[in-house]
Amino acid sequence: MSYPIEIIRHSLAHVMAAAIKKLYGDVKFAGGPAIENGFYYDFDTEHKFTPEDFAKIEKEMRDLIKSNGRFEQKNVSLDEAKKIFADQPYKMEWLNEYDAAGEALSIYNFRDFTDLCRGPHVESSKDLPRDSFKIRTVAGAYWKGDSRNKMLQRVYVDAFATAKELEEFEKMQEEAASRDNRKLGRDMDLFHFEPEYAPGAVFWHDKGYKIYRRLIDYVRMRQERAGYLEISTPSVMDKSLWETSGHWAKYGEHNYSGKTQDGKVFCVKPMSCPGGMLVFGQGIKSYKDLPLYLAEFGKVNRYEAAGGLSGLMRVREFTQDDAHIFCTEDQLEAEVVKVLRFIKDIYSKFGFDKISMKLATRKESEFRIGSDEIWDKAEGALKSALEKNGIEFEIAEGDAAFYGPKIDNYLKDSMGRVWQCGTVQLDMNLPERFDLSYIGEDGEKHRPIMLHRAMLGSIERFMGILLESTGGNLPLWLSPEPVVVTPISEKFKEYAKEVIEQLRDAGVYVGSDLRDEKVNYKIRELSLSKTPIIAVVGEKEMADKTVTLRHLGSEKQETIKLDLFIDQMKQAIKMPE
RNA sequence: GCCGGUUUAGCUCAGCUGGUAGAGCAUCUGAUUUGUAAUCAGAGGGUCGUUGGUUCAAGUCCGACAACCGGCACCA
Repeated sequence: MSYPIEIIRHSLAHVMAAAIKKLYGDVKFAGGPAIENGFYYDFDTEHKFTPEDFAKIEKEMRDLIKSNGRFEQKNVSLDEAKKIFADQPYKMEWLNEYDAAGEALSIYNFRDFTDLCRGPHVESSKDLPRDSFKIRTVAGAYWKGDSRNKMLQRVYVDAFATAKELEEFEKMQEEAASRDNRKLGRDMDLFHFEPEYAPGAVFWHDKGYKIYRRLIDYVRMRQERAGYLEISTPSVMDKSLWETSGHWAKYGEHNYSGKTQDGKVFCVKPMSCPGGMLVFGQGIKSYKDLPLYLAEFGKVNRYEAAGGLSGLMRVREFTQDDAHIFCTEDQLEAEVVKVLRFIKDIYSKFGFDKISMKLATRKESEFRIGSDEIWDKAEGALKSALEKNGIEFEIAEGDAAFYGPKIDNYLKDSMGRVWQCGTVQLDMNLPERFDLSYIGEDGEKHRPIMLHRAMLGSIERFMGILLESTGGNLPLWLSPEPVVVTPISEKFKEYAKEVIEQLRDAGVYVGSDLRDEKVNYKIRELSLSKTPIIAVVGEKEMADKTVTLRHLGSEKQETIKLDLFIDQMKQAIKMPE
């Protein structure tokens, strides 16, 4: 009988636990769910699992599967369960929790392994595949995901219904790895890192920086058209500012700070908001000034934990396309609707049509600013704004910031990892701390409502995602070198230079490859470095004032008049509206 | 930060149980003057991540630190 893949994966997790129990004896079992592409199981044992163990474990699993062991479910009382799991501290913790929550306790036996588990499982291991799973890696993971707890060993396994699917998955992983932002950064000569001097900070090369600037230029153009005002605030400010904002207390160890010769402590800004607050605070604001949009492409520095850094995706220094929207309570919902629509539209220009949003709501247990009434209203406003935009979203309960609820937008990298990019956050904290006010219709002072908003989020991260999603095959308007001109031979160098000059005069970024190499060789190299259009010129072209084009990913050739080509390029590199 | 792995030429990687470094591509030089994914020949290039130690001798063994990769935690 055939089962859904989740049940197969979950059952295989039990098989692996049974295999590990058999092979390594004294093991404390934590838990092992099915996940995308497979499953994992967390173990606590003296034995340190290494890649050398994998084949052995896999073999034991196959033997167990072959033995046609049954998965037998039984409901047990709390006392029975406590007896069964007396030497399994993690299971004990679970069963006490389940019991406290009023849930029935269910156990599953498979061979010598008994697990506290709701199931469901396959009936017998004969229903499980023997050749379509593979242990991928072992990694540390904290018990219950809390870093104050003990770190367990998590064994990750890729598992599918058939060997063919596993093979396809592995092939896809390999293909995805070839689109890694770090690899593309090197192959396309976009950027590099200096681990010794600046771990987690990007050295942008000319081509990478062109893309970077284009991203900013595009957002800037769109923002200005939408009535945003762009400001710029200092990178280094006195520690007292961060005490006022509350960031020193909450994120002190993640700030870069240093003492000046006269003994003052300054911080490199980890975010742009406090600067924005100070700008809003200048002069007297009227309700007629609201909503007020203050945007800033702020370069921020955060001393992120070393283990969390990852290429362009997670860096210590990055630029946010930040903006702060000051409005009245009545305007709040409409402003959120507007921002979400804005983000949705911007993303569509990069080919991200399906955007994944999470509404992060308050955590009841934790300290937070603002009354329940305000939170109700704030969460309600964000939720209804999402609904009014027809955006699908999940609710991430308890994920709100202490100062307010937020909507986070996630994009996936080539390996399927999820990264937060755009965000809309309601902040009830900073206007208060900076004592911001505007004069209302009634002539009285009122506290403005403030929204933080980033669309791309971190330019670095967004570019990483963009590179991986396109495999480096960027749309022409973002390409640092949409066209490279190369002559057939030495004899046509002069004409090639002429073509380059004309393109450059027309405002088209253009590269040249004037090396005395065979065309085949240059085509290969330019293709590997993701040149969108290669313009080859030889005798014919020089005589006819034409260029012969080859587009990335296609073998077709097309010869067109140089004038026409220049016009076409001028159009093609225009930013989307 | 935590767990595991890795770190050898610009890049990708080889160097078995210790005897003082190798390949391909790239670079440079020369020849070739090329019509759409690698022309041929020659040459140069490495404090083997850093730092302690063991040893007559360390890329190789042991320790510390760092960075990178994969997870976990964190992510204003």
